[in-house]
Amino acid sequence: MTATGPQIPVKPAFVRPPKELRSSSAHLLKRLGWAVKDRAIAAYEATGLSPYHHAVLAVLEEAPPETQAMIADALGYDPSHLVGLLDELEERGLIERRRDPSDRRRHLVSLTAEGKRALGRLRAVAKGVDDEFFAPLDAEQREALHALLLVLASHHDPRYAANDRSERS
Amino acid sequence: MTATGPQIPVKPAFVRPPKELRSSSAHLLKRLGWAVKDRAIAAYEATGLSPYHHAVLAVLEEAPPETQAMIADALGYDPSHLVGLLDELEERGLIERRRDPSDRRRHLVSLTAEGKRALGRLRAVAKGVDDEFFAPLDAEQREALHALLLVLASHHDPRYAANDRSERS
DNA sequence: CTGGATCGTTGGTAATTGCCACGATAGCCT
DNA sequence: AGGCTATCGTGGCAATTACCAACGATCCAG
Repeated sequence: MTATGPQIPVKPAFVRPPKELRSSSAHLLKRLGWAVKDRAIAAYEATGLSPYHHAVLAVLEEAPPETQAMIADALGYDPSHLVGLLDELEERGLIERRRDPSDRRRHLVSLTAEGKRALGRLRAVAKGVDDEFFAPLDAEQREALHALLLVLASHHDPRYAANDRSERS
Repeated sequence: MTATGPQIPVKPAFVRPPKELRSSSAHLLKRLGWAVKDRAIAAYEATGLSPYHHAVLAVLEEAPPETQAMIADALGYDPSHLVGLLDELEERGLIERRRDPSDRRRHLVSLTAEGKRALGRLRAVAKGVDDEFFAPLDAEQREALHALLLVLASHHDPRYAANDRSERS
């Protein structure tokens, strides 16, 4: 440890982010959000899909076959963004797009059997990212963090509010 | 409140994000990071500066006059990104760039008196964003959240580690 | 003094994101 | 029945951002 001299930092080669930023929760949130997104993208890369694809598949599994606009709304994506995602998912045979017979403007999107399997694989990837990213926290801390984040998310976007009890992983 | 019917959701017009995402801390972190960044940018807009400028000024106040490479390193910015930021700050008279007499390749960047005043204003803006964004949490919860985020940030980037005790706002 | 490395700067490229317009279709109003 | 307006999916454009390569000026080693 280079024998910590009295108060000779040897040289200000520390190049640390300023204390002002380190003490700002907003800044930490920004940085961590970016970092976790980065990690996730890297982890998903091997599957040929992205977290966006995962989100779409998750919506489709949970909800009955929905229109594209509803999917986009649920995820906060731009409808035009969805088009590309659905194209890629359809190419890989993970979803199916067919016209709504009762409203021929709409597309009813549904999960295929292959899509369900892919969703399982993506879940495993997501879990891996979570486990790795939150490794420095123990189970209790993770739960505390999740609860706090959920409060903030609900405040910002009420759709994140848990309406029925016991809705944690 | 439309007289909450027994269990007739009237229609699945809920369009909520899937439970799978709501229960993922990684996803919440991503979303909140994006949201707080958005809010911050909007709040800073009135000052004519951005959070990037704020970060640069904060570095300059805390550290002795540094070179541009060190600033970029401390903040994790690309050096080429810094050029534009410093140009704008210099135009507004908030910083000064002068050649290092001992190494004429380098620029020594320093805060002007006007820059210190601007930093004060930016701090107020940042505090406003923090207060608003974390409003649903009480003081104790905010501190708990900050501690957890700091653990994660330190794990991900050791430069965020607090080396001396009691380094919270 | 000469060759290689460093610093700030410039420029280009690619990826991401949000926004707006278009064709097709449906629903309403008269 | 006809026409007006709204909605849905789609495509394209613009702005932001990060990343990389190259360049002139300058320093340092031999």
